[in-house]
Amino acid sequence: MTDKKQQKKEQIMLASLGLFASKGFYNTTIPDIALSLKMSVGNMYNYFKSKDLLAKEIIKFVSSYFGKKIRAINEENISTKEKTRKIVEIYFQTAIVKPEMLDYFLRIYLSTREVFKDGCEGMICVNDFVTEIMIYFEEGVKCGDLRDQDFFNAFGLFMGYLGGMVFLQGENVLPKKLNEYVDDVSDNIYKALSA
Amino acid sequence: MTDKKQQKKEQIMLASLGLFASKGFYNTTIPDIALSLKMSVGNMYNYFKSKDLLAKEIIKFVSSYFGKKIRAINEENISTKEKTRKIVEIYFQTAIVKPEMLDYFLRIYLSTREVFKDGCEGMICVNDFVTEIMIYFEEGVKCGDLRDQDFFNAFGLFMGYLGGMVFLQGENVLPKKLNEYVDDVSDNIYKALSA
Amino acid sequence: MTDKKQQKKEQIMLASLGLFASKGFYNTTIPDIALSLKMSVGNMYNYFKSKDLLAKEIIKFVSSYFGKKIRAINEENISTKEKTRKIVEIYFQTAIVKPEMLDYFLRIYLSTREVFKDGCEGMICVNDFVTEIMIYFEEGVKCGDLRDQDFFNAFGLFMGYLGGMVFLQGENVLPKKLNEYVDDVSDNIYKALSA
Amino acid sequence: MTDKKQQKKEQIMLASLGLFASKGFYNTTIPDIALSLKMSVGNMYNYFKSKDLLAKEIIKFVSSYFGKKIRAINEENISTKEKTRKIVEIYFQTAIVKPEMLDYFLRIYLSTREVFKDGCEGMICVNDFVTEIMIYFEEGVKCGDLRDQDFFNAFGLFMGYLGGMVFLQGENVLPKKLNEYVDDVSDNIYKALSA
DNA sequence: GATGAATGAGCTTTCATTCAT
DNA sequence: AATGAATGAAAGCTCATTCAT
Repeated sequence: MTDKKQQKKEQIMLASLGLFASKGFYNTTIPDIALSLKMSVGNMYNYFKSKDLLAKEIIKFVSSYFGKKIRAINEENISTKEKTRKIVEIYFQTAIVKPEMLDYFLRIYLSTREVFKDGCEGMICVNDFVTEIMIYFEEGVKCGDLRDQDFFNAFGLFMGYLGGMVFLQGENVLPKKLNEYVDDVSDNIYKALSA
Repeated sequence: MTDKKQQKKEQIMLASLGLFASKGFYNTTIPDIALSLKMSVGNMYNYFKSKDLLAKEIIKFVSSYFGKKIRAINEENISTKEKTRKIVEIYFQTAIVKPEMLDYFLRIYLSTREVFKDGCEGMICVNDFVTEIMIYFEEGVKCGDLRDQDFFNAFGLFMGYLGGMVFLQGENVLPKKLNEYVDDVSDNIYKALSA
Repeated sequence: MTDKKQQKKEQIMLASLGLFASKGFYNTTIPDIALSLKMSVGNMYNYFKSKDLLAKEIIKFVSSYFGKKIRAINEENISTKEKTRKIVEIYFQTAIVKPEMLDYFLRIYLSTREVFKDGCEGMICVNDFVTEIMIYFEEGVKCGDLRDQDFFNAFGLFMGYLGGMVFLQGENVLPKKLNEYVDDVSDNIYKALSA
Repeated sequence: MTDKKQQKKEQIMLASLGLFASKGFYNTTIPDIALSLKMSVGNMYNYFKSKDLLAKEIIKFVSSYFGKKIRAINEENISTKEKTRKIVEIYFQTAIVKPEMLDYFLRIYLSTREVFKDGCEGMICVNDFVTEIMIYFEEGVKCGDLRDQDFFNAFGLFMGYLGGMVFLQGENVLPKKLNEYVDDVSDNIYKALSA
């Protein structure tokens, strides 16, 4: 594939990401996406063979985006406690400045099972992201900061909690701004996970 | 409304709940539901004026179901720690024996925003459930067991975590059975929330 | 048929007349009518075997209503010119105080051909009304006031004109109130028809 | 819009005009129209966003058709009396050779209020036609042939009368052929309107 | 690569009418 | 006579996808 084609694919993914996240997968039509990109419906299919495939490529893109952010944190020479805080920070930061990323993750990927069933089994489409959380966790355990427990238990706590907070923000029920919860949330997580 | 009609409404809700949860809101058609109940499509509309309204009544039903379960726990004369454990237990238990309840909550309600936007703003359709969690939390604070913090922070941790675990189970990535996590999960939650 | 039944039939016709006239034949449902009468849908069918039959009985009712009004004028001992004026007057008066009567005639009967095709051929459902206009015309001719021409030509002029004015009023394009046109309109008609 | 697309839109309008006029608006379905044109239902919607919009574009088309015919007469250098006769002639001629045009006007446009309410208020969708009749009338007044009266009064007489005659023909009650009425009808009109 | 007209299956919803009670 | 739940056919409209150009 040419560079140019790859570039256009990403343009399409970015536009679709925004539309899917804000209107939902089933309420976003291919013509909607094409229109927003000022390209023709038919041409869309030169880049993505189907709407489902497009959705799957987007979640990989989102996962990779978060994976990179967390890898950068993992590579810093700081305590696990500080890492925890930074992950929470980057998550909430994204919820504020790029809400479509988390909306896609939380509202499209996690719930439109029919679409991701074939091709994304066992979280392989969000592998980049999960892997980095796994590294964060295992290094925390190795250096004695975190208790050694079932990884997915820790993962469920960490990511479920963050997702829950972002969801509550989306429902407008949080009394404070999301970023003002960074300290409390990372404290709670660290309390639960630390050795 | 007659008792008989009310009973039929509940039959329809139960059948729809199962179908929505397993196939998704948009992939479940009114004919699907009617067929599963052996009733005519037209007659469905004598009970629910629209598919959206049906979905909204179902979430209230689910919320009320969980609300009752948790109220029973709240009314027991046990420590906050024990209550915490019991809530986790009932949640995971439901995920195992009535998975459609939690699937509906996690995959339909939490993510099909378009549908619940009008009429379920600010979590009012899940009020029964949220209220009981609030009671659990406030009583825990009052008796000195739990730290006094922003309720929604605690709620996000508790419910996000549980939702996360159920989601991971649904993805078949958990090495152990869900009910084997009850102790660890309630420990983690209690660690995070206790005074 | 009992008197009571006949009375109820008329109640139904009156209610339907109003609904058909204001919302149109196809936009008025049997449940709409039943609701407005606080009776059950099923019971409606004890009085009228079908919606079409109901519509046909109503036009006969309307025709008879106008027939009686015009007969009264025909029986008065006044000049043809005065009769002409009185017919225009009663027509416009009705358009103002019982608009549903004329709306039914002009918008339902004249245009919903499918419905009146079988059973109302050749204006037999509006016979009462047409007959009285015929009497008005023939007596006018006999006494030398009106020119002897094809009756339907005269009828088309008279009734087309009146219908046209009522329609224009319904479109809110008339600069004056409808009843202020009585003189001009009857003058125009008399000019055209007089010997 | 391309020329080709415009051409197809007109094909659709022509086919729909015929079907609406003969079967009525509500008894003509989009599948009916599509079938008559051998095109798919979905494709119809690439040309007209809704059935209502289609109906509105058709009435403008019909109005423009008549407008042009009458303009040609207005531009001729003949007496008002002759113009009157020619307008009657063209109207009856159309009723005979293109009955769908007048049926659409008289049976669909004039009576299906619900459909034309939004977007055709105050006769704006038949503006082309009304304007030419207005020109006919005002020039007739200016040159002293016609009496100066409320335009809509004259319009109601002229058009109501013609519509009435066409309606009577449609009911098969006229003893003579429609075109044999041209002289009598134009005489009657001229008698009523002349100075 | 690019266009957008065309397809056709499928959706939600409506409603005249029937019928068991 | 009266009720209203039940039927089922059909309507308007949508949309992922294809394909001739």
